[in-house]
Amino acid sequence: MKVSFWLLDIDSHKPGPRPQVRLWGIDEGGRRVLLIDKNFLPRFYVVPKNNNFLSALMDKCSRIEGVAEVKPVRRRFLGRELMCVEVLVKDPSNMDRLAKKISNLEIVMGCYGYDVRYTMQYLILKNLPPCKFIEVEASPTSRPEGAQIDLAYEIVGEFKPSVIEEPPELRTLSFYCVIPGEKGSPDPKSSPVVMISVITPDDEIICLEAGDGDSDLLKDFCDVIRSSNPDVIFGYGTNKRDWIYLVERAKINGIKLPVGRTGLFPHTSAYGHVSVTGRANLDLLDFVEDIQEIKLKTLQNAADYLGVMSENEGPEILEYDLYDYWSRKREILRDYAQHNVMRVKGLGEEFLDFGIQLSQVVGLPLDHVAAAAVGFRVEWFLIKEAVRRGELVPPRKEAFAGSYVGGIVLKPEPGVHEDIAVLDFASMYPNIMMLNNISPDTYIPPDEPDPPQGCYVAPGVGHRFRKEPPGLYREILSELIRARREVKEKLKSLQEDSPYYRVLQARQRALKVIANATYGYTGWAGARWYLKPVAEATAAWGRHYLRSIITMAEEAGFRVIYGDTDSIFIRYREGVDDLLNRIEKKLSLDIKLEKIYQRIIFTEAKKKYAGVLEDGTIDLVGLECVRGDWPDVARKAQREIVRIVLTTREIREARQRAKAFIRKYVEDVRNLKVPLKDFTIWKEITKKEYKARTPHLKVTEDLRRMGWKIKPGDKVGYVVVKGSGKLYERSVPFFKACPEDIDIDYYIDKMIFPAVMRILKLIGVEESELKGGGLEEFL
DNA sequence: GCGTGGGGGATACCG
DNA sequence: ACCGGTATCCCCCACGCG
Repeated sequence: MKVSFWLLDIDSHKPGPRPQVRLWGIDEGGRRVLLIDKNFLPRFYVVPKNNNFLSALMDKCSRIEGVAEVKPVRRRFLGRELMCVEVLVKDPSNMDRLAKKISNLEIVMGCYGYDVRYTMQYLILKNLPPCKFIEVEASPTSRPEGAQIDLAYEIVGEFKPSVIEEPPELRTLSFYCVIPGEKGSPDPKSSPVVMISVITPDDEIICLEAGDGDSDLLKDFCDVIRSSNPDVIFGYGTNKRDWIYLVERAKINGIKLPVGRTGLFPHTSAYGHVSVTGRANLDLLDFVEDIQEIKLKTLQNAADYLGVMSENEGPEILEYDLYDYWSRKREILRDYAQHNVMRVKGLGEEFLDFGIQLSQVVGLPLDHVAAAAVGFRVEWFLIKEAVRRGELVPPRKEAFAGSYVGGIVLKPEPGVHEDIAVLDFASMYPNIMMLNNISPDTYIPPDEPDPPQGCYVAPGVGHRFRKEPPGLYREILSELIRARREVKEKLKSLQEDSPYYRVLQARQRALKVIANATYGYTGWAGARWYLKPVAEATAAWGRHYLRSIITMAEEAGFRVIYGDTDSIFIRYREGVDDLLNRIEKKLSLDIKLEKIYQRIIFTEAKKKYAGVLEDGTIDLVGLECVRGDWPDVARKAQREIVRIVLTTREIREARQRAKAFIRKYVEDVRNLKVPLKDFTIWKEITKKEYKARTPHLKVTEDLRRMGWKIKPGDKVGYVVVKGSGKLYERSVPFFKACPEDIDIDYYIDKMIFPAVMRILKLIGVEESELKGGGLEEFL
């Protein structure tokens, strides 16, 4: 019979001699289904050194223990057609070993595809898109014992895309764990999980609490999951923390944690994500990591930024105080956990559409794609598309990462400017790559002659790329851009509040993310398709095109005030449209009038400016006020100064207002009339070992002595207090600082003044003018 | 012994 | 665990001076 199902998760299983692939999904009737394929073997490809060795190679491979079958197949490698041997392997866990063994044979040039996971081989070779409906011929079979599904099938036929477009209704469960440590970070050996608040798929809020220990709590949590049988599990920070801790606690308690649809432990899988069989376990922190505007990635900040819930709603509890709340203020802690699980659910709803679209585009299962870094998302998209075109997948190898020259950044003309237009190339790097057919499979090494079809030569660096046939990057980038254009076209005909609009919006974002990251991918030394000349040539063309438009603008009588990589800033006047047209015609690259600043200010520094658009929107770029490693006292002051300078018509008046504001603000700071939080400086710990001594490292040492586990990736918050000696000797963890101890002079002289003066000196204000109004005037 | 200036480490930004 | 280009802070040490 035909079964249509929406593919949610995939795993493999080996109950007997033959491995099985299992597809977990939801059918068109909303039933949870499991489809088992017992007839797919993992495989890899062996390229002989010479075509004459093909049959000898087949013979050798077929005699190796563990090989099920060999056949000759035609493939391509970096654009070159070749014959190779497809080796089917009996046991997925033997792939690596067999490939190594065969690689060592005298007549073998190389092995390919052995480092692509069994389940991913299945998805790719069968052309299965995750998070979509698929149709397949299957026959009903008995449900595996304990499996939380309605129906099970054995796959007997081929797949084809389903006509069903509408996604099924997913049952989502959100959870939030409270894990206090009595002394510093909680240790699973001694500290139990004390609370788990859950929102079930039926929107019931449950707060589970530890009693004597957390044994019952963990069991209850599993019961909630099993009885509500969700498809998707939302959490925040769960891949690196909560699940790991829960598993540890379960082991210590000697109980099972049967949260998967087969009743298994959750386990850590690809990209450090935690996999829950048959469901999609999504850690929403993975999505929040990609939002640069959120500086401190707490659940509360993320929910606030995305409009899910204000950071002020519900109680605020520092991690450092959790144990105290659990011991003495449990009612508040309950409230806290409940608000947080609501935040988790809100974030989940915010990201689910995007996650689903990303999964469809990239081809990785939902839970994998969420946790995968940008480079891997690009890479899986490439792998899928390459295999579709008969290309072999290069193995990952350690490459020497020689550096190369990137984009051009112009020195800005410091000061206040009016009516400034920004012209920029639309998707410059992807377009450069398509236009010049830059790709690993079109690259012509220096020792090869020019091909008959001709080649494109990168300006300055001299790398050559075949004009024909189209390379992998040209093909996939044009496909991404074509698909995105189509989606954007469809969006125009839809109501903004329709659910389909949200889906398409998410889709176009997913397509854009992959296209924009492709250039960066080509320069990543760890990439399977890494080839330095590809990245180097792309950047070289970028510099060439930017120089071209600078020249054209200047020849048309425009002064270029600033420019960075793919943009130039010029005075907006008659003739801009004409300039745009001529650029487009000459370079065959899309260039756009991106925006017009009513007023814009540039400091002496590159990559830092602020401007106001006609509609009053203020753009803040690169300045201290957008940096998460500056304290809020300085960021807020600079932001307000920028606002005054940009929106006050008369500069003379702006000067007065700015001075008045700073005098008042500094006075407030001196009197501690600003939130104490605003003095905290947050910095990330980026590595294990350091050479330098700095405030944030000293504070990290303090925290570690107190029992807190600080790992690379964590942020530490510190405050500078009064006293003598180096700055790092006067820095303390933010929650340890008393208001009286704060070194206010440090904040004023070293943070607030420098930040605001960088703006104010542009309108002729001297630092000495700011100091009045307080003590001096009084004296 | 003390102030200074520049190099380098560290971080987070821009496109 | 995506690229190169850039600003900025702070620490540290060599250096010159007396």
